[in-house]
Amino acid sequence: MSNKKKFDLPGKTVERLSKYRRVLFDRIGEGKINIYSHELAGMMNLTSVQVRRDLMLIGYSGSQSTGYAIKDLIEVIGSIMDSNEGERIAIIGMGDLGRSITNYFKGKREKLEIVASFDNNPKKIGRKIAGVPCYDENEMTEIIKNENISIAVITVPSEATKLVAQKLLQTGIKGILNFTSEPLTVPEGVYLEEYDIITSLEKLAYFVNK
Amino acid sequence: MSNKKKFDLPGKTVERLSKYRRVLFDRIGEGKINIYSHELAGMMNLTSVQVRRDLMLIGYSGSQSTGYAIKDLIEVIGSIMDSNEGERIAIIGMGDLGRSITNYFKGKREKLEIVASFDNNPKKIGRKIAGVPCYDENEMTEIIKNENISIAVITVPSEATKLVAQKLLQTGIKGILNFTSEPLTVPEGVYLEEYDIITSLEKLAYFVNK
DNA sequence: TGATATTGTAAATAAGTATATAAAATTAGT
DNA sequence: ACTAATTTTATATACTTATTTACAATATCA
Repeated sequence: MSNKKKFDLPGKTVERLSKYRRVLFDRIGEGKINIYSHELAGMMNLTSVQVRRDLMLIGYSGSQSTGYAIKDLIEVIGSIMDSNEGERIAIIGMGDLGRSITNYFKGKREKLEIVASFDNNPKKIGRKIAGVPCYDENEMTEIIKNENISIAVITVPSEATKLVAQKLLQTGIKGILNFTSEPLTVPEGVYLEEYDIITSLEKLAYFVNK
Repeated sequence: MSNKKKFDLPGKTVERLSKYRRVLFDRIGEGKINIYSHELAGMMNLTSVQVRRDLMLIGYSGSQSTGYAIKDLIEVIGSIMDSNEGERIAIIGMGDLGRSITNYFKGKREKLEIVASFDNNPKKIGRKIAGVPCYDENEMTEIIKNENISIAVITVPSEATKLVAQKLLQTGIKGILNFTSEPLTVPEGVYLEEYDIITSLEKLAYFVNK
């Protein structure tokens, strides 16, 4: 019943594996069977060494003549990235951003599913938005537990973040993706990822002006 | 007329400076004058050394007794992060995501302004969406030049990315923030930042299951 | 005056990427 | 059929970027 990963991969490698898999899938659509490291690299703005190194880390080998077997490689990446049962995801705050994420994500990954959303707007509660049922924020604790949700995406206004996060942590949530500008702190064992569009744009502006 | 930065800061430091500034601004709202490195660190889930090191890199000094002068520090960060004229930003693809980014960003930063958006949907073209004029995608080249836009945010469907990027690069755009799953390649001198929600969620799922 | 709290920074460690090179397979030339 | 050149994977080594640890210097307070 244990689901421990066989590999302890660097974060950046995990990110690239996620992208390799999708790029490779497109490639299959084009009828290709094999791919060389430099081809994959070219499609992703990387060096071929980077690609080979990543694949080395997951213990996948290619051939000097034909490169890597695409279908096979996709499966190997899947065996590392996907858990057996998959993860169930909730969107906290079904505004523009929550909706666009949900729509965008829908059906993209087999083992990851957005199964619930929460909001405090009575007009949204009880309806389905972007194909996902929207519940009252106050019911969060029980529903997350009952629905066996392990990952939450926070897309509420920044002021509400701290409170929402606190509630989430009480449910025993395992991963949080925070899209607000309010930095969060989570206890050991909970995995946190933060993305802030203002930071991204300011960083761009800084480097654009160097 | 040159606008070269005095400092060559690491990317991660730039990201944190962006966040420091906003956290500090909130802090002023609470009537505080000074702040210690460990306080700032605590608000951002960092160590105090990290904070002091960042401030050291920008040459800002505090006092052992009172810590850092908030207002002063905000200004120093501004002098490093903001260019004199500021940057003008365009959103390419005014769908849910483009709209939510625009709404969220509006008025948040003085020196960064979203001044135009582009779409191919006739219902959107010619209107203002989220307070920003929406133009025909075909007019992109001239408008970006005329409006003196230096940064573009790509929020079109993934299939359209490559073409849009190509057009953008022809305008001489200086920075691109790509939100699609389609990896981009840009020439030397153009600064590229990419964020992909699928990757983020897959990464979370991976680490949640370790 | 001695203990404590803080900044400032050097040095060590860790994470991530790129360079260098070996080994294997293929291709081209003779 | 043999050999040399080429292409590719695999991986060790070096380098670069980022974070943490260690500690010196200074100010404050009991």
